[in-house]
Amino acid sequence: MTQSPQHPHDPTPAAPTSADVARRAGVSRATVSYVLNDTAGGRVSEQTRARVRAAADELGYVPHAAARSLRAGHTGIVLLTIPEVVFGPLFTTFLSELRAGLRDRGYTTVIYGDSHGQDDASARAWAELRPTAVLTTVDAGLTPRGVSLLRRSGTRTVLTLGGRPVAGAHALILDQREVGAAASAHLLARGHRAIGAIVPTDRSLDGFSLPRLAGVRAAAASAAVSAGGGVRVERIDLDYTEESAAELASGWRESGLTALFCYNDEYAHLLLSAFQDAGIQVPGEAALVGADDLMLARLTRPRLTTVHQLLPSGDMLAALVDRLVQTPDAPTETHDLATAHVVVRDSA
Amino acid sequence: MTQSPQHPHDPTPAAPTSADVARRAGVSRATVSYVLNDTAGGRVSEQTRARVRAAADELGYVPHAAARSLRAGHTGIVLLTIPEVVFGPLFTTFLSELRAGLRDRGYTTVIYGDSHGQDDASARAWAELRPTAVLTTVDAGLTPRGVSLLRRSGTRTVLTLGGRPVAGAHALILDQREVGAAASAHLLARGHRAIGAIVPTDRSLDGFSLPRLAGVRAAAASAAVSAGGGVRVERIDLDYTEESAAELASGWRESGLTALFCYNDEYAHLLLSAFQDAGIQVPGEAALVGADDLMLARLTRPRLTTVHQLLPSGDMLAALVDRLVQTPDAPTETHDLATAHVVVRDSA
DNA sequence: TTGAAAGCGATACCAG
DNA sequence: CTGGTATCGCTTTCAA
Repeated sequence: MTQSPQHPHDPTPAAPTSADVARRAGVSRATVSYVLNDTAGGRVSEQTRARVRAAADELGYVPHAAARSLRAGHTGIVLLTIPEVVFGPLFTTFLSELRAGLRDRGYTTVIYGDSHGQDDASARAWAELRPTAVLTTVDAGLTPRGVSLLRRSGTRTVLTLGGRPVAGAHALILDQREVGAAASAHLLARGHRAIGAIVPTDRSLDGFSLPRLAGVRAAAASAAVSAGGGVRVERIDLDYTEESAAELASGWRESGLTALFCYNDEYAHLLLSAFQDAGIQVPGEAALVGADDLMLARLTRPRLTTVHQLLPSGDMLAALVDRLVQTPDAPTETHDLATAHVVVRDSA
Repeated sequence: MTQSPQHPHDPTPAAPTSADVARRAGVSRATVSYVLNDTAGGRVSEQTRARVRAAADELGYVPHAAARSLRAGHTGIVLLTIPEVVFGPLFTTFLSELRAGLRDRGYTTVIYGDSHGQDDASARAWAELRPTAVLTTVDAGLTPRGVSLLRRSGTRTVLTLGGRPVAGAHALILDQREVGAAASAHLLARGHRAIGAIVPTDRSLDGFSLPRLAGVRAAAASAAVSAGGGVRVERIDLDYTEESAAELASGWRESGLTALFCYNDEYAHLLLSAFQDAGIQVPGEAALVGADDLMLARLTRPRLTTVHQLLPSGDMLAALVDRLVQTPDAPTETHDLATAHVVVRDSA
């Protein structure tokens, strides 16, 4: 499995070091360091500085980040864990912004897949990099022990985005249940009393899909109480294939359902096509609600009613990480980012 | 811009080091190293080994990757550069696979945004990490000087994917012109003689869109020769918004065009919707060809005719990187991956 | 104004 | 079987 890459007896043609630069410029390594880092105001004569810079240039000298951070005691690495598979356009954009924001603040982003086992093996692997901050996105595997392992190994701050909060780590809550709940509430308000809820069979989506399902159920349950019962929610597991969508459509009229929460806009599109092929009216016979408010939702006919959830801007998050790094021992913060609302269009 | 993150006087509560473990276990650091790395066969007694492991466990000891690679002379880092913005589902999936493949081979993937300026500043920044390999995707900014800078600083192999080949670097060519050419050839074969070619106004897509346009033109030109002239290709710049799509649709009948290469499936979807809203028959009055063969292309009605281009599997590419790292001085390889073909469906 | 030297953490040689 | 010790490349204090 995880092995070190073996190099067949390392004959790398030694990269130039600051010592080489020093030799070439006829100064000491200390001076090289001063010059190249603009440290210590006017301590070095302009002549010497020029000589050093020239030497560095000619040799193609580039400082060695690992050596530097070993000396400095911190790496400036922000370790970002992301799910192995998921990745919608929404998340992808967010990631790009975040990377840019962190880069502008002088951090190096390292992306890791999220935890595998439930032991703290991945936390250990992360800790080896001595990241300045760890930011997990939608990760189920991080434990309080993992957090404390990281903290003890020098990580200034651990921040979870979208998962369950973990003791010792700051948390940005992005409650997916609200997405399902909003959709459900909308459908209930329109009079639907038998609602299907799509759950992708792709298990890597569980982190999103199950909470969304739970939200649908919760909203239905509370409505059932106030409305005197009679609300049915049915979980429907679905492959992301035309075949399974067609199958669902063909059994629709017998199912007794009148509405469907489709997990997200892409699944909603899949189902919309299947329903239209089967001659089932949308929204007349089947009301469809998507989620994520992608461009896609505006391009289908009928346009998709969908649930919009505000993601924090990547830059804002980068700023937050930076702030938390500066105050590593502040009490853990928990921000609730959930603000799902329904965008009503034509499909429900 | 890029500054080092300042930590307000570093009082990090010292992470445990191998010396701490040694002290606690009553052995030397050397022994700790042997035990924890399973080095040196049966050189250490089972008792000692147990004591060392216990000590490491109790302290929550995690080795320091930077220190290790400083000593070892190589980092096992594969530096992956990706465009700041682009990111389709295709590319995203490919990236996940690649990361997984590299991880399984013992490498650490670090993702960087691609080069900004045309100087070699980004190459320098990359070199600071002393990556074992550098893999650029669709990057215009890498120069031969940048490559040699990397090589001199110890990078075993530099590989470009999808951009222009760069002297000194291996190249995986993914010629986007073939995509446009395939689409164009299909339309010409169907008798179209006036073809529009969409170019997104999003400049971050230029790396894809301009070559695709060039491909459309090239195929049209060579057809014009053999057919005795009379083929027109019109470049059409388009925002990814409903408004600009509607505008294009409303002027369609006056344009004299009969077919449209839409850049990719998402743009094709956008245009399909706009044409349908405007009452223009697809493919009757407007033949539409997408690209990338996304699931999306199968979900529209009519289904989208599209161009499929095989991406290398992420795992195959990981294997290639691994092989090239083992033989850093092999002559540069250039693999041509282009194999675009049209998937004929209903829109053209 | 510059240089010498200590030390960050881990590893691997060579003694013992 | 185990322990010194030199070393990787860089920064920074202290002396000169």
